[in-house]
Amino acid sequence: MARTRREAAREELTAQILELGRAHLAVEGAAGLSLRAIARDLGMVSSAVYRYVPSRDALLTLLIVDAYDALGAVAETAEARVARADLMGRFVAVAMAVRTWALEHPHEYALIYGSPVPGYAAPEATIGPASRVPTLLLTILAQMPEPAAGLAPAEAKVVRTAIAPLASSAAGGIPDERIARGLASWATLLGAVSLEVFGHLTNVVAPGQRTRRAFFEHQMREVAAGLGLG
Amino acid sequence: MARTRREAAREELTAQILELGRAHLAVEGAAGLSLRAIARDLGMVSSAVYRYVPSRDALLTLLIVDAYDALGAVAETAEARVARADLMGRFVAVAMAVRTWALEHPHEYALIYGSPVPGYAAPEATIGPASRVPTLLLTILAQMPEPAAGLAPAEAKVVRTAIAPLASSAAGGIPDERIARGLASWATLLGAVSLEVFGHLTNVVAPGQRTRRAFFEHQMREVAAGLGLG
DNA sequence: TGTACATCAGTGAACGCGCGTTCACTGATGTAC
DNA sequence: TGTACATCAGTGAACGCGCGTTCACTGATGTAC
Repeated sequence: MARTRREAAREELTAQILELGRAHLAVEGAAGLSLRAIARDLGMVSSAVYRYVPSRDALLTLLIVDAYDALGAVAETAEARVARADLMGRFVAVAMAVRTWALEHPHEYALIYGSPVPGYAAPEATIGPASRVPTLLLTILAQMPEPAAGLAPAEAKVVRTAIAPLASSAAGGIPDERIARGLASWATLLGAVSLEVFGHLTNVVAPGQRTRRAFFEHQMREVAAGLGLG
Repeated sequence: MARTRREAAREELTAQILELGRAHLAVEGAAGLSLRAIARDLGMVSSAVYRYVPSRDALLTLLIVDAYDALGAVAETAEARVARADLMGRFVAVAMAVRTWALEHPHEYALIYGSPVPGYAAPEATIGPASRVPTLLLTILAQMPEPAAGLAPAEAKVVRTAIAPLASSAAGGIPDERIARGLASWATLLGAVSLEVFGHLTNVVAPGQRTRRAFFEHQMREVAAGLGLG
């Protein structure tokens, strides 16, 4: 049963709406995302977009899922190109991919890792896509051979309690301390990317993509070394 | 020459406008900040606030400066309470103060370290207040006795080029490598706080302020140890 | 101390803008017989 | 294959909302003499 004309048109238009949504996001940010503006770009009357998207918030959710998926995809692709045994290389590849994507799509990055959109509660549909990059990093951590150094009992207890949710799901089998360090590395990665994307490196780190990229890579290597990778 | 009635009223009202601005920020975020809403709260007609604040963007700037200053103040106070020789304690005190303030003022935190407000360019007036916390951290770094481990020449060059702006101003005298590590620590600190404030720890780190606070403190101690403090 | 003038706070109306969402409608596309 | 009916896309008008900013105005507060 071939796709009917209507079905094809519907798919096409839904895709266009998403793309226009992304474009508006890139120019005005999440707060400026408007169904009416998208309708205008489409040459439609504003009410027509409601045939495709139930509400503005629903479109926002689609764009969020989309952003997580796009980021997840570039990270996975970059990571897959590195030899399996090169754990540090894999970590750095993920980090570089996240940074590059974020700089190329600052508003989409802001949408997922910046300030939450006020009045908007992320639905469950975002959980899966949101965990693609973290899952990648956990996979690398899981393949580390060396056991971690070991913490004082009091510290170990704090860590165990805190990371229980992770340990009981995605990160089963990885030593607690390593998970904790992995989380800190994730914080460093996102912190460094956010500082750069959100403009906090002015008068701090020299401008110029070459310099900044090399410096970020250096930092990520140090982070990976601190984790015990490579 | 005593303050005239007008001057007193003006000061009072300006303060009230700032406070109401903060309150609206806390409820609706930067995008929802509106001079009309503030005028309503004040029991005034909307045009009246223009006697006190030249525009919405100007108010936003005041609030940004205000947020940086509030954060800077709590960090400085916390840091000042720790013995001067306890470098790790001072670093951790700053980190804890930043986290606590951010959790108590999530929208103000988002305003300064979250997504940039679209269409708004931060004026120079924000530079000074924005550097209070980083300055504090640099002061701690400057007091470290041990020289850093030393990098391979290629890496050292990357670092030197990248951090030239910092090295030539605030951080004069601190070895390059230490500055670089300090920046990474700053990224970890802000990354960890952002993850928590922006809601990315759900299903990752157990909820509950006690647990999260202890875990954050543990992570910051590790970061400080990695820096060579304490 | 009192008066004349200047300054300034707050008013009310208006301009022009954009938004999300609903609803009854028309005409084209698809489907069952 | 053709017709009758059902589905769905897109229209146009409307509701009700909020926003930033300007402007001429009044009346109170401040100042110079």
